Amino acid sequence: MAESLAINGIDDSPRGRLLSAAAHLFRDKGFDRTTVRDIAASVGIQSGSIFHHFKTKEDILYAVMEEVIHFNTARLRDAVAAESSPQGQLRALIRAELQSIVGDTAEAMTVMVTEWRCLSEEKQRKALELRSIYEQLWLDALQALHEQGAFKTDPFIMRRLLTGMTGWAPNWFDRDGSLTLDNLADIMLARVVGENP
Amino acid sequence: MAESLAINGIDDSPRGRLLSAAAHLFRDKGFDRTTVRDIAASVGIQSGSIFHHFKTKEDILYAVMEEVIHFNTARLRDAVAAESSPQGQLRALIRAELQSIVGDTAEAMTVMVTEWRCLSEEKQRKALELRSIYEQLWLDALQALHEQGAFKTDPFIMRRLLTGMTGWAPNWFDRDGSLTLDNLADIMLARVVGENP
DNA sequence: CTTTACAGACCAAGCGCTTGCTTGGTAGCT
DNA sequence: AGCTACCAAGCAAGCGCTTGGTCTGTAAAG
Repeated sequence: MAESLAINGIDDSPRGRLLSAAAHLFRDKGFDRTTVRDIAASVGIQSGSIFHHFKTKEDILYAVMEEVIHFNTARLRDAVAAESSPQGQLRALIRAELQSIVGDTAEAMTVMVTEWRCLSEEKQRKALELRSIYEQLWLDALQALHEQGAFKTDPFIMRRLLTGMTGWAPNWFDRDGSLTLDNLADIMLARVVGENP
Repeated sequence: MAESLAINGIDDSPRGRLLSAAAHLFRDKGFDRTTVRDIAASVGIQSGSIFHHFKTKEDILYAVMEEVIHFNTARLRDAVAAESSPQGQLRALIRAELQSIVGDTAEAMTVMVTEWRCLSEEKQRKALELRSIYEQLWLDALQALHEQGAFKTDPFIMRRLLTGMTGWAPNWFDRDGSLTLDNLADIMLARVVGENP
């Protein structure tokens, strides 16, 4: 019954606590190496009791991803809405994504990146559909910047490069180090618009 | 007994064929979802016979990584040696890493990135030690460019950003598409030195 | 105000299957 | 004779999930 912090955007119902615990374990050990007995133990119930809340183990993984996509799409939308210039919007997007991925929803976001293929093809399609709104927000901002002439590379490719940069961050970024999240966001922004911090 | 192409740098001894097949399966399904029976079947032997060549399943994974690290470290060294300017060296490094990661050792490289945590801590340490030469080649080139004033960001951070960009490429880059590998390398190079293709 | 009904949350036990790996032996090449 | 490469059979452990039942809180029925 190890305590595990709740993830932003997930409530603390029995189901929600199960999701937070599962996300934590999935990140640390991977989906396949995490047993339903592990998850159950970390919230202090019997393994069989899990199936009162979820039909299958895979459903738990999908639910984690669904929650985190919804929460972070909303965050991304707010980030864009608060800025008027395309460059300001892009900076806000990078900040928001970094916040998601190394901050308050880190476990669930990392799980989404690394355990994607553990979903059945059908669930992958469903999750991809949810993701599409999220990705469109990026593409809109990048397209606008591109049309301004801020960079010449194809916006789709640029998004891929950014995805790689932010997605790798959990493997090295230290939240307690001297490099702040906003510093890093500005460094990444400069990779797009060509300024040079 | 599905045919699977050999990976560059791995010979075609029984052991080598096992390694290539394993790398292929590990990439497609992940280490945990690949059974020793899968690997055996793909080279046409019985599952038990695998353990004549490797002590454990984990040893197969480690051997895949070991081979690919050695092969690609040599390739990186050659790439650097063939160029004199720091910027030329960095371009060569990016090309070589992309070649590794989406080209002739793609399976094994992808496996190294995505299945890293399936290694025991001891084997992780050993593999990390092998990697250190590889990483030093990057840092030397980036350091030289940094001292030339080609970019202001900390070289260590810049390497992390590049690792993310190249490491994500297998998830979207299409070897048969109109964007060539060299095009992509130049685009990534521009993220560092601030030119703008 | 009590009784009955019922649903949500959980337990104790365990089933059936898959897994990594072992064992004892054989065929062929040198 | 001995080594490399393999087979056939199967074991022990661990896995996801099922089953039948208990407890507790809520709320309508008498």
